[in-house]
Amino acid sequence: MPKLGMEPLRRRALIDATISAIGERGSLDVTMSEIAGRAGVSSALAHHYFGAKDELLLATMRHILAELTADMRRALRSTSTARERVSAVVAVNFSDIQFQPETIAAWLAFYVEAQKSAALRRLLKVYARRLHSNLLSGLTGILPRSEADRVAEATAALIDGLYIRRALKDGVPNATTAIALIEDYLETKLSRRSAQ
Amino acid sequence: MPKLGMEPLRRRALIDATISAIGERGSLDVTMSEIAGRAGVSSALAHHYFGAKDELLLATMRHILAELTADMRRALRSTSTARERVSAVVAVNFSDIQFQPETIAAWLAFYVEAQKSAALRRLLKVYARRLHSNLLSGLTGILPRSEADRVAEATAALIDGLYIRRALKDGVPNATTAIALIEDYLETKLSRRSAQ
DNA sequence: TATTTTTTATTGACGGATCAATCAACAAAA
DNA sequence: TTTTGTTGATTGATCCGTCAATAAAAAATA
Repeated sequence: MPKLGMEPLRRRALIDATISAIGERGSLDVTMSEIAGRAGVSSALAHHYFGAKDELLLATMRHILAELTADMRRALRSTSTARERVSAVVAVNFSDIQFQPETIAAWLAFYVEAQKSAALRRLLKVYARRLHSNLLSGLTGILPRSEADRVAEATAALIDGLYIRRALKDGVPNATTAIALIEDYLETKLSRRSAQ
Repeated sequence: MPKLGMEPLRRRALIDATISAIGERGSLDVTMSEIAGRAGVSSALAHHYFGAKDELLLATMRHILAELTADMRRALRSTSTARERVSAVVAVNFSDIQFQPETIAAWLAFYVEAQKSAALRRLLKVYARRLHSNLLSGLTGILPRSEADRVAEATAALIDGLYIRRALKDGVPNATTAIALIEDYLETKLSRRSAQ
């Protein structure tokens, strides 16, 4: 009994199913049938709406990035100082929505896949550049350009590193600890400069 | 014309081939035929010596870890102060042998696979714990225990994060920059403490 | 020493399983 | 009657793992 206007609902359901499937298995090695089953439809329908599997995966990554970007914008809107902006960027990456096992596993899996897929690599590069510029926009208000650049690079690396460690359930366990670790780094970096 | 004593040579060749295959493809999605072909043998022989594919992958990871461990021991042997020990641990992770595209891609791929394979996860956990304790053994001579622990955690996360970024050919380009970034972090952390 | 037998090295071919992608067909709304 | 939604069945490709067969070295035996 086909109701009209199913397309956006199915697309969304399939993307959600993709994230949860990848999150559970911990890799992109999930079958179209598995994903479709989770979304409550046949694998043929998944192909109908997304074409090849690659495009479903790409759409999923796009969705994750879009959510992160939206969260970021929202968080940045309610800040006033440069220092606050830096903390906001860090905090968003470890918010309840982002720092979940499923999402992290998906991130990691996509990172690996990006070495194969040029399209995915381009997507991740856009994100990386945006993260960097977001961090920089806060840091340049406090540090000289060259040092701000290095601190932004280190912060981004710390975020990625803590994501990996989370995925392996080793080391840093929760988001609070992760944030504290990065804030500690930023504080020593920033307070030191302001004291000079 | 079968020469005797081939086993260790074939095993080594197959492991090397596995690393280069994974490194080139950027994921563990390499076929036994591909690996065997690179090693100059048939896929049947690879199965003959390693059994299932999982075990070849596991042996490969073990080999990479063993090399890293050996490098680490060698580097630590020629240090005398606690501070030098910390720098040595960092440097080894970015040495010419370790910080190569192939090895890094393999690392990343294994990280992801570890979410599926318990055996692989155990292996990586051993490495993570050893890295932590190596860092700690240097840091506890300079910082109070709790802070040393946090700095070790952050340093490990930085190493992982810089590895990821290297794999994506984004951000930090070379080993020297990566080391400088971590050393800069350590220096601010350590000099600040010693000044108090 | 000459021979048989065992061990080691190696592969081509194949079975069987998995899975992406297609397609014809059906059902209901417009 | 056209459009939209949906699926079961099927095809074709890929790939792991096995097995029987071959070849040569080493060991055992006559």
